[in-house]
Amino acid sequence: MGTELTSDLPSERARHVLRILVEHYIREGQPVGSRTLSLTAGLDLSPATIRNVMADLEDLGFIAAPHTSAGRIPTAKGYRFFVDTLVRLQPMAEPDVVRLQGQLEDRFRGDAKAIASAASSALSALTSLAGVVTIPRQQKATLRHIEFLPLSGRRVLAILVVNDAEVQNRILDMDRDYTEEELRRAANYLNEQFTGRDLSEVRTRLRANLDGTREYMNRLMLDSIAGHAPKAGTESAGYVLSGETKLMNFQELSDVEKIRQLFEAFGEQREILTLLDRSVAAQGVQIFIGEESGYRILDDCTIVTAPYTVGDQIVGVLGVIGPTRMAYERVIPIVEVTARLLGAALNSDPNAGPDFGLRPDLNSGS
Amino acid sequence: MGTELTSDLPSERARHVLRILVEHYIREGQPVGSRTLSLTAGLDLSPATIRNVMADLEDLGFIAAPHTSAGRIPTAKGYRFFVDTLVRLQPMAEPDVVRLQGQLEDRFRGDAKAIASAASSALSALTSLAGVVTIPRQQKATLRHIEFLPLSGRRVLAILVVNDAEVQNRILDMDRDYTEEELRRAANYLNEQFTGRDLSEVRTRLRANLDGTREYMNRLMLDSIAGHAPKAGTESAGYVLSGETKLMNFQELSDVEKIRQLFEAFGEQREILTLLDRSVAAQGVQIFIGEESGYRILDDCTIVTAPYTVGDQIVGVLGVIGPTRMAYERVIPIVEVTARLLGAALNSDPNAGPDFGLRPDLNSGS
DNA sequence: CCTTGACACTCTACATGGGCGATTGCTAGC
DNA sequence: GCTAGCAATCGCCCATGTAGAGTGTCAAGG
Repeated sequence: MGTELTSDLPSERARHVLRILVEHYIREGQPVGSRTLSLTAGLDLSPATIRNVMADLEDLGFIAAPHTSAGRIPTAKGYRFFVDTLVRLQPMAEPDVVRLQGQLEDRFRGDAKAIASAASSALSALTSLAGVVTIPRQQKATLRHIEFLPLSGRRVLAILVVNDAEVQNRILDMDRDYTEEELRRAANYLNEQFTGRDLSEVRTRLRANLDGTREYMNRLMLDSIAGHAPKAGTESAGYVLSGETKLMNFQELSDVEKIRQLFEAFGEQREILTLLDRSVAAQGVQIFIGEESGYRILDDCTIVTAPYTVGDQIVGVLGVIGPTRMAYERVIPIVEVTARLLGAALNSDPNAGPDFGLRPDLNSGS
Repeated sequence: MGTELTSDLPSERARHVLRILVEHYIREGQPVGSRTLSLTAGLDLSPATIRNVMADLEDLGFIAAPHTSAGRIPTAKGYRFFVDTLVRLQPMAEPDVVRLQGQLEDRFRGDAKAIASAASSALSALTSLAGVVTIPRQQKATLRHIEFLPLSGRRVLAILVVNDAEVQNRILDMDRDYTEEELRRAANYLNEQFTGRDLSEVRTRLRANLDGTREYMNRLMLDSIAGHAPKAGTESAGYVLSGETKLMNFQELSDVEKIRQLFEAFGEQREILTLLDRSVAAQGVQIFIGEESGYRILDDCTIVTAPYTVGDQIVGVLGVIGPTRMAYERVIPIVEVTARLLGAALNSDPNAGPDFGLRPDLNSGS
């Protein structure tokens, strides 16, 4: 074994053994020994030879032994190499794809959260892992109607109807009091000028007018449609999680204390959310294995994510959380397809999504 | 031991022993033996005598031995007797009460769900158990402004502003198309006639008019303010749960499978909700111990609930879920006081008039 | 130079069995 | 009616033994 040992990469044969080992471990959940590999690898090698190969793989850090005489299990590095170069992806079964598509479109009439929930549940059901979907931020919002109401203390209530039937409202703190008449004029102006226009367009046009005579009104109107900027949606809530109890079925996570910490992390949301945000950057499926996430709590977990798009805009991220020992060859395609289908479902009808910033309310839709 | 055995109720001395035993078990979590009781009961009885008393208590079904020579632990019936007649409630510490009050009032500016969340978190923090609060249903809603927008396909979007700054909207499926003009007239009528009135009043008045000429309009207007009836709030969401991970800290529940089932029940919501609903009927604190809940999953759990009121209307239920072995003497007052304070916080509105009511979840999402 | 069979070694999991301690039930005696 | 004492019971702990699985290594063979 002189030749390979000098390299950082395992030999062809070692790669094959590693793949079989990882696959076997994912399937059985037990450390894999040389005898087993010798029998199942299809290489016609004796256990002793396999042991040599395994020793090499261990030196390279791809596998490790929990203790003497217990076979080997993949390390995070091993899983990483596996998903990067060894895994043989299993396309989703066609019926599953169709069903998934149906589920996402069925729910489509609901608000964004309902759709995200549906996707999350579907992910969880398909993978038997925890599904997680960030609530989509919509980038297209067409102004339908706007209304202002004066409140006490220099505050104004703005009510926007966008995308046909979606109502948003926000309370504006103003510099001075406005009369009902003033507010009505402002609303009329906006409704006349901008009904049917995209909010971003409204925003730019208003901003262009800012120097003109109607300055103070512009301020009011600008404020009323602000908060639709991309930043919103991150502050509160953020994602939908489902099927987290499924994680308890894995022995690796059957330690009560571990589960507790994991669930607490889910409740905290912070870590998970920044992790999901990280994968907005990348195109396509991204995978965080064990320590790679950088969060101690997730050391035994892998997160598989994919952003989903409307048009060519990324509007959210979805994925699953499970033990490092998950069925990558099935999970990766599922996450990939779900992201694509969710994007497609959101795309097919502009009526549905909510806008960012403001969340769907209790009475509509749901 | 002749006299007491004939009765269903334990003797005075036996009650005392039972109380000490339950208290001790709650504190230590270990089966309590006769020797321990002899030392701590303050009765100056020898272990042997205590044993006789314990035998009586066991015959009556108040305590049981997990196995020979392991001391006794309370049965559900034992706990029941304890909380009904033996427990010495410990009033909440004054600083805790003040802090709790502050927390509930701080959050008041938020929507109903935020308040419920605050109460739930507080309950969880104070008791180290899982806190649960049903989302208050609003019983008072003053109409501020209403607006109708025609949608495609005989649908109408109704936007209501109630209680000063709270926006609600619903989509109405109508029998025929309405013109913008018609809708404007309807809205004007409602705004003129009913601004400042309570929605329930609006409803009754409209209903009274139903036979008149404006019948079809009445139908539209009635529909628009429907859904504010007491039924709302039960369908979706329903309650806020926090601190459920705390339950994992109890040995009784440290079995992963049990915890999993429990968490799944939390997710399902059905059982918990009907259980909470059951306690709406009763005044004051209600306690479901172990099997009493009727749900197998909660066999090892106790639920302590109390309805909370605004005015004299019960608007929701709150409580805690924990192992049967919980510190009843502390938990009961906490639940009681929290219910009272939550009601008080909801009742006194710093923002507007005395009858301001609540704001359901609109702007702040989940 | 690689592969293989053989062998010794290590470690875990499981079962066995004895001793210890806690607690009970019973009975005789106060 | 209470108490002391005693035998019996049972769970828990620990030490020991055993079986099984897997490893590392080495020397022989292709």
